[in-house]
This record gives sequence, C-alpha cells and structure tokens, in this order.
Amino acid sequence: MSHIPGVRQAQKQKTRQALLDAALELLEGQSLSSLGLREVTRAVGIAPTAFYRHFRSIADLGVALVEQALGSLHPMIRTTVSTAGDGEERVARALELIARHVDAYPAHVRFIARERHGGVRPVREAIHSQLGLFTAEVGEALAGDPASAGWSEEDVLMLAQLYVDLMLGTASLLLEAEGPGARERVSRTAARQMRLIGIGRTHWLDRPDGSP
Amino acid sequence: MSHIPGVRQAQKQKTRQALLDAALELLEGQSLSSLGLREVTRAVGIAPTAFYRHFRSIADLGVALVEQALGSLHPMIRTTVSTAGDGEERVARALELIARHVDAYPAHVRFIARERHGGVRPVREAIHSQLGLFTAEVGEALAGDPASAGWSEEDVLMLAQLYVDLMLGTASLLLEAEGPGARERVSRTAARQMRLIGIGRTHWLDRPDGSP
DNA sequence: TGTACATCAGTGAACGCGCGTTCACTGATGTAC
DNA sequence: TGTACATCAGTGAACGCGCGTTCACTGATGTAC
Repeated sequence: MSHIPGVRQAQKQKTRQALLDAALELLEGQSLSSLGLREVTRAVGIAPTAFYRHFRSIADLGVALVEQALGSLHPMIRTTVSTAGDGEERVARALELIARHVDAYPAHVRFIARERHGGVRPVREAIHSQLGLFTAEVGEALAGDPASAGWSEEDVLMLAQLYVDLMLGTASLLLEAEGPGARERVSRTAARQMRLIGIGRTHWLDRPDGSP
Repeated sequence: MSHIPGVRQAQKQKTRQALLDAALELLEGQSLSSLGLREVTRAVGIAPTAFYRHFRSIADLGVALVEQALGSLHPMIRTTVSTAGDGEERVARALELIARHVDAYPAHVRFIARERHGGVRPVREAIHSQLGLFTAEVGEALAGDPASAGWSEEDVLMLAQLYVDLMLGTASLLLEAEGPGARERVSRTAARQMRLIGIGRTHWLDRPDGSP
C-alpha cells in the first residue's frame, strides 16, 4: 500500500512504542535497574528475542523513555513558567497546570522523578542533560521578563533551576498524595514556596553586595 | 566474658552491621529494588540463609538503612540550618558543612537521594517520614529566629521544606559533580539560591495579602 | 502486471546461571542447678 | 567450679524458577526487472 513509511516500518514503530508503554507501566512499582527484558516482552506479547530488534538493552530503552517523558513535560514546564511570577493568580494557575499534567501523565512524572537519581547511569545522565536544556529555556523566558532587568545570566539560571526543581518536586509530591486534602496541602505549600521565591526575586537587586 | 551485652549478641550485631555496610556499598551502582540477597551475603562472606537471621527481606534491610543514613544526615542538617540565613558568610559556612558531609558519607547521601523516589515503597515511606521529622525540627529552629516573628506555623514549615529540599538537592549534585570546577559551580549556584530564599524570607511579611 | 530474489521483524528452542526460600544440621554461647 | 541442657547464629544441600543471550528459522514486506 503506502510505500513512503512502509507497512513494515509502521508495524516496527508500533511494536517499539508498545515496548516503551509496557515498560513505563511496569515501572510504577519498581526501578529501571530491576526491570527485566522478558518482563517487558511478556507484557507486550512478543518473544523475548524480538526485544533486540528495537533496543540493545533495558538501559537503552530507558534512555528512549527519557525523551518521551520529557517531551510531555516540556510544554507543561514552559507554559507554567511563562505563567509564573509572584502574583496570587499566576501562581495558582501554574499549580493547576502542574496538577493537570500529573493527572494526564502520572507514569511520565514518576519515571523522571525516580530515575533522575536512579541506578542506571546513562538514563540518569540523559535526564540531567534534558533538564539542563529545560532550565536554559526557562532562563530565557525569565530573562525576557522586566523583573529580570539588570540580572546576570548566571543569576537568571540559578532562579530557573530553583523553579524547575520546585515544579518537579511538587509534581512528585502530588503523585504520592493520597487521602482527602493531601493534594490541597501539597498545592498550598508549593504556592507559598513559589511566592516566597518570587518575593526573593523582586528584591534580589536591592542589596549592593553581601550586605546583611 | 561480659554477660550484659553477651558475646553472642555482639557478634550478631557485628554481622548485621556488615550486611548493612555491604548493601550500602553495592547500592552505589544500582537501586535497592534490584539488589539481591545473595549479592549482599556474598559480599559479607556468610551463607545466603544467614541473611534471614537479621532481616525478613531486602526491603526490610532498606528501611534499616534509612535510619542509619538519616542518622548521619541529621546533625548535618541541624547544624546547617542553625547556621543558615542570608548573610554571605553564614550561607558559605552552611555549604561547606554540606560539602564536608558529602565527602564523609557519600554512600548515605546517594542512598537517600536515590531511594527517596525509588521503587521500594516501605523504604520510600520511611525516608519521607524521616524527612518530615527533619523538616519539623528545622521549622522549630527557624521559628526561634527573630526573622520569623509574626510567621504562621504553616509558613515556617514551608520555608523549612524549601531549605531541606535545597540542601538534599545540593548534596546530590555535589556527589555527581566531576571535573575541575564542577563542585565550585554547584556551590556557587546553591549559595545564590539560599540567598534568594533568605531575601524572600526577609520580605515575606511586607505585603499584606495577595498584593502584586 | 508478474516473477524472482532480498530484507528483516518476530519466532522458538536451547544454554548456563544466579536467584529466593525451605530444611535439617552444627557447634559455640548462655543458663540452671 | 562443674555438669547437663537450651538457645540460636550461621551452614550447606536442594528446589524450582525466571533471567539474558545465542542461533538458525519463517514468512510477510519490499524491490528489481
């Protein structure tokens, strides 16, 4: 039929995605370093040996998962930050976006939070490198804000890192939150932390240098 | 000989500690959820079955590790926070304490950072619960500071959480830092983040409520 | 359009290996008298 | 102090099982003419 993508290529892509999806699901209750190749192929319904047609190892699959997971986080973080600031409403809207993302892609959030400090080096490095790009992008967004006039690039980046870490930490806490009111408590605290950082940002240049 | 502790008890305690130490070392390159019972006993030099004289499972051993690891972090965080503030020197001293702790107990720091969001539920919960106690303690320390006059308990706690998270995050980054200047870069950034939070703290009560 | 050959995603048997757990045991330490 | 018995940390054989990886294979898809 279609010869541009090819039936064969399309089917291969489909199987590959099934492997990634199955792995992500299996990772709800364990870490990547204990995930088994046979476990994943069994969940997909293919022979264990077929795994090698798509990935060299579980670590390799993990790196591919990083790209997918951060691909979904990307627009969330960007929107959140372009929304961020210290105004009540802006903070509230940012938190709502985070909560919505956690609901839409819980497995992605869990995977990144877990493997960011996890036991598989190449995956850890891939996450670190991607988060570095995010931070840079957030930094650019912040630099465009009038509130950042007079700020050094280094300072803008350290602020961006603070925001990115807070967002990821909050997303992870929302994921774990269970029981009535738990999510609300997490959100309230995160909102105040964002406000406090925003206030620090406002007054950052007030003090010449190292004054008490 | 001595009958108060007992020769037998003392030897048992020694073996137990050897298991914990061996596990911690093996966890440098993997997550708890992939650590094997036989792997640990082999490293200690005892029969696999002897493991059960000390722990019901690897998860059980993990929970015991949490207590040991956070036991060493405890004085570090306390000292650091009692030192914290927005003065240049105090921030610098706090960061030096963190760096020293990372050098003294790298495996403890790695374990907590990794398993805090790791794949073994009881361990994750133990860490979360212990960090909650830390945060409460840090909160008490902060509440005693004149800078916290007029603060609600909730706000003091959200600030404490911000500090605890920043300290843990910085410790983890220091651990991973390699190459010339990497540690210095991490420290510089963390110092500025602490200062910014300190500034936010100073001006927290400036604005009545929800003002822009 | 039809035919002959090439490609390659997925198969299934086989391998050696280390795993967690059970069980009855050994022998040093502890205790009662 | 000496003896007889109890405790229990650590042993070693055995088990069934799932693991990652190899290999030659099949048969649908793709390509050349």
